[in-house]
Amino acid sequence: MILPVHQRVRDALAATLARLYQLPADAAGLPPIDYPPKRELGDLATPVAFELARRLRKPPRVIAQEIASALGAIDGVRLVEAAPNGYLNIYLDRPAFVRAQIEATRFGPAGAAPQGKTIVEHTAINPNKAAHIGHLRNSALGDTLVRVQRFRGVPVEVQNYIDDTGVQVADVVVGFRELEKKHLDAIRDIAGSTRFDYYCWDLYAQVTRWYEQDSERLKIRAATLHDIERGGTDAAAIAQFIATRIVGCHLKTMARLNVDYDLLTWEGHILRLQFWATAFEILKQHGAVFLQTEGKLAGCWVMRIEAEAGDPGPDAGDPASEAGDPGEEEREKVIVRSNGTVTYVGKDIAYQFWKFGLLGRDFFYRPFGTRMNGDTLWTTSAESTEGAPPPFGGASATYNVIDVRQSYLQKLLKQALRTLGYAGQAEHATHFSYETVALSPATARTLGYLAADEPDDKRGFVEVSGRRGQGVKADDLLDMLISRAETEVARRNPEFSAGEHRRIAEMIAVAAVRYFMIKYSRTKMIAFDIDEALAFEGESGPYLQYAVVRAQNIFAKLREREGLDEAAVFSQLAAEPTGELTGEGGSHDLWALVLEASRLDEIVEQVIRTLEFSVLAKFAFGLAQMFNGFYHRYPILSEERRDARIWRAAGVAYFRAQLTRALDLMGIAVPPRM
RNA sequence: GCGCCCGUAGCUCAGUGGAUAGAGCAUCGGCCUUCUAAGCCGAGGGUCGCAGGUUCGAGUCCUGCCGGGCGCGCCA
Repeated sequence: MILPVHQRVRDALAATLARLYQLPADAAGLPPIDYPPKRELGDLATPVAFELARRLRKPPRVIAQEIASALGAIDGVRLVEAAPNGYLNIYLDRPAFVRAQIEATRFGPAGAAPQGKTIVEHTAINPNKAAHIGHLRNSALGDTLVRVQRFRGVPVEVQNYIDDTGVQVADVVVGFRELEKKHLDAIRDIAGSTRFDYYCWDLYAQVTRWYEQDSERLKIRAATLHDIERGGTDAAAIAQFIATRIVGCHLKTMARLNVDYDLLTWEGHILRLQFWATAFEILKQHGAVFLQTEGKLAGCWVMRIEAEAGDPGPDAGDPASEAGDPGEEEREKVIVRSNGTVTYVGKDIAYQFWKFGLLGRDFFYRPFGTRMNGDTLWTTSAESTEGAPPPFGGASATYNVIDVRQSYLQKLLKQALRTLGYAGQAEHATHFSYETVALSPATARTLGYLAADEPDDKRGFVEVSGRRGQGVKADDLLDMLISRAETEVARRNPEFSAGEHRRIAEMIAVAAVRYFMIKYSRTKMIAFDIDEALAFEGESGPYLQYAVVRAQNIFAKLREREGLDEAAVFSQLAAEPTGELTGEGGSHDLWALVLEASRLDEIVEQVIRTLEFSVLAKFAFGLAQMFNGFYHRYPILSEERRDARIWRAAGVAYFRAQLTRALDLMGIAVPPRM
């Protein structure tokens, strides 16, 4: 979604270059339009003259001048100027630009032509304990990806994968049966009378210690896991109960953060519906897996691992077996163990095939609950379909949101697709990876995971272990944020009810958490610091909300005093002189605010291209900063010149709309006051 | 050993090969009778890990080092 005026500039440039230098008249080959560092230098810029300097054997400055004088008029452009250093600086027709943007905002984003469904899988927390801040990073990134895609008009199906048959659930089953000697009914009572996800959090840690005391006890875990996989056993019934209840807890936690899903996919159903058996047949037919008969892996079905780090492409020849390369040992990944059970990778391959509609089988479905918007949350089922589920699966692109430690396995998924001849699907199977969340030394010390007298780790972070019951629970963090925000809201707005204080505090807390999880690059490990996360000042979610609230307040007062709303302000623009916008008084700050706010769509494109949401966060923050500066310097209510008032109000209204949209993409709502 | 990631201000981080390397926090100094001070303005603070190379131009690309993290299971 490139702004029309950008496209016109690029087209005109391409045509001019063709005329002057016999270059191809294709705008696609031009460098992207960028923005000069200071508004006095122009509104847009292009370094195209630099690129041509060598080819044309002329200094960039000369080329820029030639282009500038040959360009001619461009609709929406006031002036194109060659800077002394060789940049081409472009000055826009500001009133025309504002008219176009107001029009575009009214109709919302144009939207890309939908090319097929995209499946985003995120959250996927083991259903055996409470969600913690590490999971929050996953959900915040995943949900933002969903929102950004939908903003562009791409149909998205959101799936939350539930590993209900894994060791983690088995461990809690062992905890209840062996440590607490409890049967299903007693467990049910506990679930009904406690924070069940917190209860299991502690029990899980106890079980870990119990195993450590006597490694023989690990056999009980193995037997339990086997019982769960087989189904129809007491252990399986308990596991089913635990997983279902914990998933309910997770959904509640995520709903607090404005995160929800279309479908829950259960690993147990993948097993019981023979998805794996089907996938296994396909893999065998294509020779993607074979039965190893020698060596350590004898009796296992294995997949050969491509040696190349990069993509050798489909059928790029013999993998990894260069003759006479002594250090190179061929690697094989076990897919089916010698005891006949399938590994995690195998199950994931089956699931991935299904996502692309390549498996030839489908789940049954039934309603699981109600979504935030009132729609049905669906779950897979192994028995029968209830109700009328929409078609699930069969996507043309998938995003698996999983941390960077899963890179190797995610690569294997793509390899499996390629080996089977689905190169296109492999290309559109994206591992959305991100670094993990650890604790800052200070926070680890506060929580007692690092002794007070222990020196800071030189690495600068402390890794925590859910297995040991260490970590910051998501709900605890939210509760801390809410209570802190509540105090502040009550102090500032004593006339509001306690309920209103609470509602506003909740919105602020969500903003703080979600912004915090988004603002770092994906490739950066977060050393979670409790004080930093609780901050409402500076580069934080609440700062962004506050900027919008201030803009809202201006209009609240305008409405109250003069009956003027945003639509009325926009409609009055045409009748007013444009000096405030064009900088006749010597100030270009209003224009700078409008131009910056207009960049949202372009930022969204960049975010999708790079999957780097910190870009969206930084953009929103920078825009809020710019507005706050404007707010201080340019009064609206007390401004006496009518044209200045109207133009400033219009700029603020446009800013408010754009930042509100940007915040919505991050799952952050704006309170009426704060 | 092999692969991926990180190294930019005291701390935490931005910085699609391009204009004087920027924010937040912290420190210091200003600004509430005005549309909410969750704010604004200003100051100090930089060998962009090191060394080569490519380029008109390198924090950004390439190579090699140094330091740190993660991954490479018949775990998930």
